[in-house]
Amino acid sequence: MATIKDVAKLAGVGVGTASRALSGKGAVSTDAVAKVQAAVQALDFRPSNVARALSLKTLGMVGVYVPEFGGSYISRILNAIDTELRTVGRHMVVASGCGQGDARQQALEGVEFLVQRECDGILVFSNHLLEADLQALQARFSRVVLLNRQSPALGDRAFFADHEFGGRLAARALLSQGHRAIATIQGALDAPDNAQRMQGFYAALAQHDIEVKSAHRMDGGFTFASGHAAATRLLKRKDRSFTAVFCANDVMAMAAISRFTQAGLQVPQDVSVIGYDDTDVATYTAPPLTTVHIPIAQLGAQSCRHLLNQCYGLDLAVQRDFAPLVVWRESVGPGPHYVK
Amino acid sequence: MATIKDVAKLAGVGVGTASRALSGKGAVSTDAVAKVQAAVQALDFRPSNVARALSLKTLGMVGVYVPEFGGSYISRILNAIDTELRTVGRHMVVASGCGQGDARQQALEGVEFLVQRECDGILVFSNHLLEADLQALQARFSRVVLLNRQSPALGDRAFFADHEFGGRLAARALLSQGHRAIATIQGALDAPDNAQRMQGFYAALAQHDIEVKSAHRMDGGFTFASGHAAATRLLKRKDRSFTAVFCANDVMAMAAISRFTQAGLQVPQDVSVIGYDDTDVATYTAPPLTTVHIPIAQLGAQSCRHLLNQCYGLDLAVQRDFAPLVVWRESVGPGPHYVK
DNA sequence: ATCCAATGTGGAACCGGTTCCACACGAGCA
DNA sequence: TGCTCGTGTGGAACCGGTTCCACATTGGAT
Repeated sequence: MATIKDVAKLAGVGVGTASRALSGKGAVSTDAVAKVQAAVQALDFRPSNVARALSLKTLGMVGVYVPEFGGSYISRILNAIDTELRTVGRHMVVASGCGQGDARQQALEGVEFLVQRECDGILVFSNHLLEADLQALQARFSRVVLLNRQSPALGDRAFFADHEFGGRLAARALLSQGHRAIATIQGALDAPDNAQRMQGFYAALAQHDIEVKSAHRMDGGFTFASGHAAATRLLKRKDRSFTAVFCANDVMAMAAISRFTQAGLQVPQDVSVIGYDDTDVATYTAPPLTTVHIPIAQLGAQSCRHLLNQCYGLDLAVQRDFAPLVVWRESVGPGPHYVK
Repeated sequence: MATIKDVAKLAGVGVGTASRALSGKGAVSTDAVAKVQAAVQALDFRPSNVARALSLKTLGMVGVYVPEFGGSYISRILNAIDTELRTVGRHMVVASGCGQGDARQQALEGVEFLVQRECDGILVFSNHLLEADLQALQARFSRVVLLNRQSPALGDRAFFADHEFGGRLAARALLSQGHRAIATIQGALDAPDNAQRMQGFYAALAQHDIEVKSAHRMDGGFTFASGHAAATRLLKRKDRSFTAVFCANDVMAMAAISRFTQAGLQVPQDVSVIGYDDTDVATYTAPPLTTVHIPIAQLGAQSCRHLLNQCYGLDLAVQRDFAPLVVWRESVGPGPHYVK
């Protein structure tokens, strides 16, 4: 592999001149530039990033921690981040939570790994790191951005959607269609974003003096199986008076639709179902799922831009408003109190 | 940040000794090792792996190209690769097909990007690179491994499952349950693995003198929508005599089940459906999907191990047999010719 | 003619590791 | 006593870029 010295020699200039000609920084005569370019061509010269990195103290590389690859949520974020990075000539190294230990331990290890690899900045997606962990990380390595989660320690380095508002939107959607007797299937109890969306949902109902009976509040765990089980439990209740169900994510909503259909109920004629997240599966249900869209790709892109500004002194515009919105498909229909 | 010179100075030894003490390579007295370790502790020294990389001409980094993040197939591969790499202290940088241009162009660019970044080796997942592209790549950069695809140019650097056999298994599964009148919904026409599985499927049927009527062979495109449309076309045929359907992937199988159910047909009582891939969605259908499992995570892991051997002179055991197998769930039931 | 930028240039120093090389020292042996 | 080993050691050279610095060489202003 040719080095810049070879290029300089062939071009008949000094290495300094060759370097300046290549980077375009500093004054160089057009004549020298031409000679250097010719030499580059002739030698098929490709500058070594590693050498450059040593000199510049930056690898042009951003670390991303995700608990695992998989699911629309994470996939969309990664796609968005990769796109942002590549447009500014940077790249990402992804660490996922592999190895043993609980989710928190894996996240700690993954992030540590990224720090050791001398990433210029790190994007972290984890619900399992404690606030204290984030604080410690931040103290040791400042160029961190947290995805999909709030954190006092990180302040504006944390990017998140307004799930409370998302929950409200889901409630309003059902109310607007004339539903009053409503059931819920919530997600993982330890997930803050689950708590937020449920809180928003109940709050919006309360504004209309509507309450979800405790018998109609089911615990799920964000998985298909848990949603299916929760729907089964709902069906077993003597009191089956609900006309609509809010599920804390789309996979559980899909499970609920599937379970209801199996029980002979028609969606949305007999019961309406609204999901949350607007992931790929929302189009896989029959009928297609009405759901609350979270602009998660936007969130990934904007948080990445923020980090780029921090790491490389860029001045990219960063937007922080990730307003959820309802995507109307066919799983929610008019309820008993519907007025046109 | 402390450097190795600082460590050497504090420990009262030369940099050479400090380096040897740290790496454990070369002769060092136990006394020197102790002093160096103390200095490392005191200074919180972390060696720069950029500097190390410059010297050793390796970053300990493997590149992975995927067309995009998303889907169980790719997610599982990435999880497997990351796990393999991390256990040997290496890491991956992933490039996805972003930017403009067709799929082939994106793949070329993504791979080029990884080469430029001086990855020690590259794993490529792409159906859209031409054989000539692979040949050219291989000539310029030898440490490449191709995932999920055969290639004369790459020979044993290509890892793939036996989709022809997978197709046969699907056929045998339906035959064993007494189905004789069978329909198919195939995948993207330009995907070699689609061709292989269909070929295996038809070949196995032919062995039993069974043919799929051309009216019952539908083209899909691996997407839910295309599967749904294909199922609709099947239902519209005057000749609805088929009792089972083979779908070239799970998402289309899910769409077919959904469409059939909607039309009042019961799966598997009225029609059996078998999928392919055994992705996450296979458990999301009602009834759960019987499908051909492809050990794709295994494929990711083993191809990664092969690359590690090539790049770092390791001697990890590499397995090359990725035999598909049928996962029996509930979407395939006995057909008219079933004998116990 | 003289001075003073502005522009262009080559080479050395530097980034932070690894490794080669020359050399010191003691043990073992004739 | 001299010789050869083997072990341990410090320092220089090296990896391949970037950038600083000293030094031309210009043109225009005085």
